[in-house]
Amino acid sequence: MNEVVVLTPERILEATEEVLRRYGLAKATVVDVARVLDVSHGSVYRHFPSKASLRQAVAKRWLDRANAPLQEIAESSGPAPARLEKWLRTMVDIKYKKVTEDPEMFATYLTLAQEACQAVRAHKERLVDQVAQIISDGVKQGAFEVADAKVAARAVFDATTRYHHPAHSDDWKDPTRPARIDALLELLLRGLEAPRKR
Amino acid sequence: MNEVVVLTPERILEATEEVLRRYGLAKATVVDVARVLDVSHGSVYRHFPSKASLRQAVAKRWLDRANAPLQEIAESSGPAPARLEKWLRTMVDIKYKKVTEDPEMFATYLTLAQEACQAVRAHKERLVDQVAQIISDGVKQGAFEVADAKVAARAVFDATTRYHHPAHSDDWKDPTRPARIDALLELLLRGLEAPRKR
DNA sequence: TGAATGACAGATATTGAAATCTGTCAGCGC
DNA sequence: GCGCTGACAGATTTCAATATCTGTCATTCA
Repeated sequence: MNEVVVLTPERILEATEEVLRRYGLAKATVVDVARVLDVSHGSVYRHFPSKASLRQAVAKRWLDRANAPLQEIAESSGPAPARLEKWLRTMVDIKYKKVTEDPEMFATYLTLAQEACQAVRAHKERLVDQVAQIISDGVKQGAFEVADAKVAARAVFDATTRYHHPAHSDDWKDPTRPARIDALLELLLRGLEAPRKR
Repeated sequence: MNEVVVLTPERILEATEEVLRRYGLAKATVVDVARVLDVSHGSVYRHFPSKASLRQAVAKRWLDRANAPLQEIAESSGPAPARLEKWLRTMVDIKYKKVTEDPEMFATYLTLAQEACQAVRAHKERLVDQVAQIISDGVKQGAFEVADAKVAARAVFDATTRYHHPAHSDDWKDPTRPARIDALLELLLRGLEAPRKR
């Protein structure tokens, strides 16, 4: 019954996150991670070829976790305009919660993500594909009229940069933020809409 | 005929820019500025109360210079949609030229501007007012239909953040950039447009 | 008299020696 | 054999002494 606790990449990632939380990004060392796991730091290098790859893996996990709820909305059914709005608001909320609940860890993960720019590109690509899916549904439903769903999706994603890109995390304090988001979403949805009769 | 060259704020700003160009932001000192002007550094402090205020003045000058051509477009006449598109493209181009022609000086001015965040706020406010002016004209012309020109202007400004905010200067290499700007502008103009008959 | 100077105190930046960390690997023990 | 250890070289970081800079002001000079 008393299983031998084996060293797995999963356990190492967990220990790394603890070390990051405890010491912060700058002072977190592989030696610290090994100490938490009660092994020598050489053992960690048996599972990750370098400190950089360890950090990348942490970043990737973080991005994947952020992706899940959005994926779900994109795959659900219903009127596309409402779904798109919900998707965008959810994305904005996810970032909002992350940055307000634990600003230090957010900053940490953020830097890790910037280092793993390849993973970030893939993450963004996935997000744009989700938006493209919703817009494409909207075209089929007759609610949207766009030449190319993927192009439109990227435009929508770009247009909301200010409210989901981490570079603008200091805007969270702005009291007019909710009203501005409302105005922006309305503008975008109107731009996607099929022309209406007066 | 041989005028005595007096020390003016203007001359000090010019000398400061030269020093910034020569040594870079981190190593530029007030002593260096004084040396360029061939005076003691104490004299510089007669015109600017601190190094910080000197740097602020440089940042302000930079922002004012960037503002001029946009102001002109905002004040011109003609169909609002074309004018808005021109204004937005000009703003994007200004940043593009600045960053490609002299990336080091751009980075320098950028940091100075971040320090002078009050001046940046004022600058942005001016820009949004210019967009609001154009949109307001568009409403009068019957081309646009929006509840509040200022609110819509802020939404347009926010939506184009990715293409004018310095935090996204590394996107300038992206080969799909022009196409994405086109798509975004089309989306925004469609969103502002008064509903058309089919 | 009013602009400029230059010596000065406290703050900030630089530097190089010492400490710590990363990544490797021969060898140990299960 | 397989996973782990711990000593090691080279790279990086830390820290304290040293140098430079910022901002002030009594003094000079025109």
